[in-house]
Amino acid sequence: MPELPDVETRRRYIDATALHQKIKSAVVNAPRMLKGISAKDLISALKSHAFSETGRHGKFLFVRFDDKAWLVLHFGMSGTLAYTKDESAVPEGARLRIDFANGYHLAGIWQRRLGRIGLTVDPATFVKQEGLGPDAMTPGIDLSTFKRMLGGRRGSVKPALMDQKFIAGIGNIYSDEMLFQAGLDPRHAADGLDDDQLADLHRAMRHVLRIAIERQADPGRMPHSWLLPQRRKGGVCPRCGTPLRQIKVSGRTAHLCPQCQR
DNA sequence: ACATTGACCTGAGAGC
DNA sequence: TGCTCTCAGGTCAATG
Repeated sequence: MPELPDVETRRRYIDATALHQKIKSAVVNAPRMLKGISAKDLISALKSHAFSETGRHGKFLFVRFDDKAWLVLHFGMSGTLAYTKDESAVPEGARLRIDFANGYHLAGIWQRRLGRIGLTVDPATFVKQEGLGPDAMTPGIDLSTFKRMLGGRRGSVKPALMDQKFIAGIGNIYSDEMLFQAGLDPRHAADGLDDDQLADLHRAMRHVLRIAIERQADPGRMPHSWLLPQRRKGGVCPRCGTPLRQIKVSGRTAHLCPQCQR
């Protein structure tokens, strides 16, 4: 579930595992996932360095290994990481494997190959190049900024939240959760929200991300009062018990309570 | 500028 | 059981 909370959890995972370990070698087994660099160049760039620092912007994870060199990872729909002691424990589907001098391995696992591996000189440069909006967790997106940003947008509120060039980090699942907690229909016009609705949505955005990160983005650990655990066939609104509805909003499946979300 | 669709990949689950 | 179909948390390009 690689939205912002998932990627943040992976970032902390690297901090707790592979950070400061000397890189001995690496293997890349997904040429199509590489952007702007060959496997050969990536491997020789990493070799004999160590990860010194991690960063994140939206759904992108950055791992520094040199003065002006950061590894960039995007997890697509199902990508994840695993730090293992034995090479035999590296899961099937590892497209990137970094071998450390301590004998451990960090695997980037993209079963479906939907994701991205690259390099950048620093995260800020990358964010600018990609045209990403501010990270959804930055304190800079205060209520008045949020209002101003949404006010200028055509279209529905859900796709606006999910637009990475608008705000970076929110995907299909958590946008549904935010809209549920704010009591808003995902099809509501983005620029037609009143002040109360904007304040509710802003609060829900921050709250959902904060709690989801606290719970390590584990779907099994989300509060029962949330939509997320009910986001399945036969799910009901945790507030009023009404069966949830499933609709398409700008091509994506949205789950909502027809009673609580207007 | 927006929505829609299909493509990219693979696995899981539903339905027959 | 095994086959086929549809769909899935993300992005991107093409089309209307």
